[in-house]
Amino acid sequence: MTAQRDELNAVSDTADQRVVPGTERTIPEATVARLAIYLRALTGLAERGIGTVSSDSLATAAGVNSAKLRKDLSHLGSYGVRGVGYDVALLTDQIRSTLGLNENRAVALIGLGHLGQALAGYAGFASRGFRISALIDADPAMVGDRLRGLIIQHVDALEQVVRSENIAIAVIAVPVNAAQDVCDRLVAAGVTSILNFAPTVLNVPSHVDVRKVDLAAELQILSFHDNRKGARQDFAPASVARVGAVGSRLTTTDSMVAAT
Amino acid sequence: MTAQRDELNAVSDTADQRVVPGTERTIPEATVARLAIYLRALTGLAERGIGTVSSDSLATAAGVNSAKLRKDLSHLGSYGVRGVGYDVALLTDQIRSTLGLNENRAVALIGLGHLGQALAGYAGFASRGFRISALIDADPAMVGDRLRGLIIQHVDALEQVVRSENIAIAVIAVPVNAAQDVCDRLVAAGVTSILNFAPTVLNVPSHVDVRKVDLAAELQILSFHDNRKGARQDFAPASVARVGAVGSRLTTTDSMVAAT
DNA sequence: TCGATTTTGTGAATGCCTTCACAAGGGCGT
DNA sequence: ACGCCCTTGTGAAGGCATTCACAAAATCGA
Repeated sequence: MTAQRDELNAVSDTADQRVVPGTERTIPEATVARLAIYLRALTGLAERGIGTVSSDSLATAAGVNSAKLRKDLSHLGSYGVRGVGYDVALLTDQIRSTLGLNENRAVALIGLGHLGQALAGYAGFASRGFRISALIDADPAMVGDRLRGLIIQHVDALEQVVRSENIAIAVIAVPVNAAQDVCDRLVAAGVTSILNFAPTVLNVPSHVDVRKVDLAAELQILSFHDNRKGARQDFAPASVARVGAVGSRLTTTDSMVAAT
Repeated sequence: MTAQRDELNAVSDTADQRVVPGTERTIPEATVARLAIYLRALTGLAERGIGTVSSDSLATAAGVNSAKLRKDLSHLGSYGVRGVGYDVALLTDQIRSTLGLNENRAVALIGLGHLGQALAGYAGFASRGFRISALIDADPAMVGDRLRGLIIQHVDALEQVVRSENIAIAVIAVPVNAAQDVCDRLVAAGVTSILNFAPTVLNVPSHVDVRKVDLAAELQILSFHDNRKGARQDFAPASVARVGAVGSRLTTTDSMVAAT
C-alpha cells in the first residue's frame, strides 16, 4: 500500500542536495514518521540555545536509539560532522524541507464538535507548519460564528471553499456517519491528504492519503498490554520496577491507508 | 542523562515469550493494533444484523487485505468455519477478551483544556470498553466543577485518586511543560499504561507502556507525501487547478514557539 | 455418499525495518 | 604535524510483517 511511487522531486531549496541522477531518494515510511519527532526535539534544543547535537543525545531526546536516528538521517542525505554531531539549525531546515513545511500549509477542518473545536484551537498546528484556513460544519446554528479568527462556513460550501483556498490537506472531525460523505466531497474538490478522526475506514481513490487517529483503539491497545502485565507478574503495586524481559513500549499511531 | 529505557536489549529478547498457563499466546504488535479495528468493524456488522462474515468482507470493512486478516486472527486461535466464515458475535468476544475489554476499564484523564474536555465527552471511550473515572486539572477555577457526571479534582490529589480508584490507564492532555511531571506522578501512583497527547517524549520505567498521539506530527507526515505528489505531474481531477509551482512564497515566517 | 464449491488456516517466500559493528572522517591537544 | 579520540555513515545480519498460494475443512445439492 502506501501507493505513491515517487519520482523526481526537484524543490531543493536550502542546502544544495547532491541530486545524483538516478538516485531518487526514497525515504522509508517509518523514517518519515520519525522525522516529525526529530523536528520536535530539535526545536526544543534550539530554544535552549543548543547549536550542535550528537546523534546520541538527539536520539535520546526523541526516544529512539542512535543507530536508528543516524540511519534515518542518512536517508535524507543530511550532513553531520564526524566527531562533532549535527548542526541543529541546519538539520532542522533539512527536515522541514523534506517534510514540505517550508511555507505554512493550508488545512481545512471539517466538523466543529468538541473535538473539532479543540483542534481548531490547537496551537501546535500553527507552530509546526500548518495554518487552518477553513472551518466547516453542518450545524446552521454555528455557521457564521467566528472562531479563532475564522468564520465558520456551512458544509454546503465545502467544495467552493476548498477550491478557492486551494486546500490539499483536510482534517475530518465529523460524526462517524457523515465521515465518508464528507470525505468523498473533499476528494472530489481536490483534497489529496486527509487526517481522519472519525472511527471508520474511509474509502478513497489511490492518489489520496489517509491517516487516521482512533482514540479508543489507542486505549484498547494499551489495554491489551496491561492485561498481559496483570496476568504475568501477579500484581506488585508500584514499588519495584521489574526490569526483566519486556522493555516499555513506546509506540506511535500507525496506519497509513492508501486506498484500494 | 535522560535515561532511555530502550536499553540495549542485550538480554534475551526473543526469549521472553513466557507462556503462562492458560491460553496465553504471543501476538505480534502489528496484529494487536489491528484487532481494535476489526472490533470496530465487527460492531458495525452486528448492528446491521449480520451474524456471519467471511474474511474477505470483514477485511474490506476494516481496510486490510484478507490474508492479513486471517493471519491476524490465527494468532488468537480463533475459530472460523471453513467454507462459511466467522461468527460475528463469537469473534467479537474473542477479540474483546484478547484485548482485555471484558469489564470496563477505569481511566483517568489529566488536563481539561480544550482537548481534555473533548476527550472527556468522547462517546467512543464508553462504548468501546472504557470508563473515565477521574478528571484532574491544575486550574483551581475548574476544580469542583462537574463535567460529564464527574467532579473535577485538583492535580494535588492525583496520587490519592489514582490509588483509591485503582486506575491503571491514564490519558495525559496537559501542556507540554507539565507532561513529564504528571507522568512521573502517575507512574509513582501505580499507573502502568499512558496515552500521551502532549507533544513530548515521556520518560518512564520499563514496566510502563506509553502510546502517543501527536497531532501535528500526523499532519507533517501527510505533508511529506503531499509534497511528493505535487512535485510530480499534475493529474488534476477534472477542473481543479492544482497549482503546479510550489512557489507562492508568502513566507509567513512565524518561527516556532513551543506548543501548548 | 460424493463431488463441487467455498473459505479458512498456514508454510514458505519476500520485503521492510531495526540493530549491529566498524571503517572512515574530522577536530583537538600537544 | 601528528596521533588520539570522538562521532558519523553504512554494509551486513537478523527480525518482523506482509503476501502468496494451496491443502484442508465444511456445506450443499443431487
